[in-house]
This record gives sequence, structure tokens and C-alpha cells, in this order.
Amino acid sequence: MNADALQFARALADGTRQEILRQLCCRWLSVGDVVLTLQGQVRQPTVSHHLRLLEEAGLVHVRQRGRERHYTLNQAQLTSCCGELMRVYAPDYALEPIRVSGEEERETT
Amino acid sequence: MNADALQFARALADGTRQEILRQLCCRWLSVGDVVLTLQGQVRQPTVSHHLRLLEEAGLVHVRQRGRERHYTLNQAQLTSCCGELMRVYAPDYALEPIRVSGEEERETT
DNA sequence: TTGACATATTGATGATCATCAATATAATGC
DNA sequence: GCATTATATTGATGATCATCAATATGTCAA
Repeated sequence: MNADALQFARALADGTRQEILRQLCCRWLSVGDVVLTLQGQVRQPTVSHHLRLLEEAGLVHVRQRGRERHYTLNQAQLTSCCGELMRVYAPDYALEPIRVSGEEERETT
Repeated sequence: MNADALQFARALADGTRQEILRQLCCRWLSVGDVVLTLQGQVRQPTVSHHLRLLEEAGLVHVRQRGRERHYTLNQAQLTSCCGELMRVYAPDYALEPIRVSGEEERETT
């Protein structure tokens, strides 16, 4: 049900996709709208391609509206994936910070 | 001072690097140690290459110990980057949840 | 200094991927 | 049905990148 950390990171590992996600934050846009907001940076097939990857990663919600497809950012999924990352890679910063004495990490700088 | 979201996502967008980060969680390993924990998956130059990318992304701490280089996961940086991602892409889930009425996102499912 | 060891760098190769033009699919209105 | 519009798919191309063998750099010990 939850995309794994690798798929999540891959989905975010592209500037155009991050730009698309920002445009989809807190609003629904059709594919054509997304193309417009990107102001000629990329063509429609490229946007469709990125939206498919984002959809597969569960990072966007989709709604068919007639012949248009509307997308919006899935904030819950993004939050969930970030939480997963932090549980795995930052256990000392977990929500319930259980620190075992003597296990502190000393800084390098 | 803080790596941007794109560099962070790119650093995590590889299975070998994620494996290395898991091995470096909560302990210091030399490059050779990392190669050993990966059990012949990849050779030493590949590990060095990944460690450099992780270092450039600020995701690991480094310490020179004689002729060895020791690495450990930088949990603070990872936490910071996840926080940045969530501030940008999940504002409704931010630590201070300021919701404007009428702006709720309706679910698709 | 010399040899052994740990890690970094170089250069090459194959794989993955972002992008596009062209085209296909699908829905709408007449 | 037919033209129009919105989006998806296909196939090609160039760029990025993960990986390796070979080699260079740097460090320690004798």
C-alpha cells in the first residue's frame, strides 16, 4: 500500500518532476494546465510521462473529468514516505526518541 | 549549508546507496568494512564512488583514521532534508498545521 | 627507503532515463 | 459519422549514471 523508499526517492530525483509536484500542491490541474505552468520547459508527452511515474509512486491523486485528467499532490503519501525514510535512516530522531546511553554519535566537525 | 531537495533525492535514488546508508546507521565503518558488509555485491571503487556522492549530499560524516576513512550516517541531515521536503510538498501536514477553511483536498478513492 | 595496505581516481561500457516528434486512443460537440 | 480536443503511447536520441578493471595516491611499518 505504501511505495517503498527507493521508488519514492526515484520519483523525486528529477527537477522537472519536483517542479510538477510544486505546481500540483494544493490544487487540481489537468495535464494541459501543468504543461502551461511549466511555460514551454517540456512538451505534453514528457509531462504525461512524469505524471505516470508520480502516479505509480502514489505521490499524486488523479481524477478523470470528461476527456481531461486532473492531478493533485498527495500530501499524505509524501508525509508517509518521509516518515518511513526517517524511521529507517534516522532512528535516533524517531517520534519516540528512545536513546540508549553511550550510543550517542559524536560530531566530526 | 543544507543540501537541496534534488540532491537529497538523487542521493537516495539508488539501491546500493540506500544499502550503504543502512550499514552506516549508528556505527562507523571504513570503506573496506562497507565493501565487506555488501558481501561482494559491488567492488571497492564503486563503494568509494557512492560514499563520495553521499558525502557531497551531507548524508554521511567522515573521519580519517590513519590510512582508513570511516563513515557514519548523518541522521541530522537526513532528518533536516525530510523536513524540508515536507515543508514544501506537504504544507497541510506541517508542524504547525494552519488550515484555511475551504481548502481541504478531497480524496479520489 | 621499501613494501604492504587502504582508498581514490581514471577511463570504458552498458543500462537507465528524460526528452521529443509522430501517432494512437479516447471523449466531446455538431 | 466527423472534426476537434485532451491525453497516452511509441520509437528514437542523447545524457546521465552505476559499475568495473586498472592504476594512482597516500599512509603505515620495518
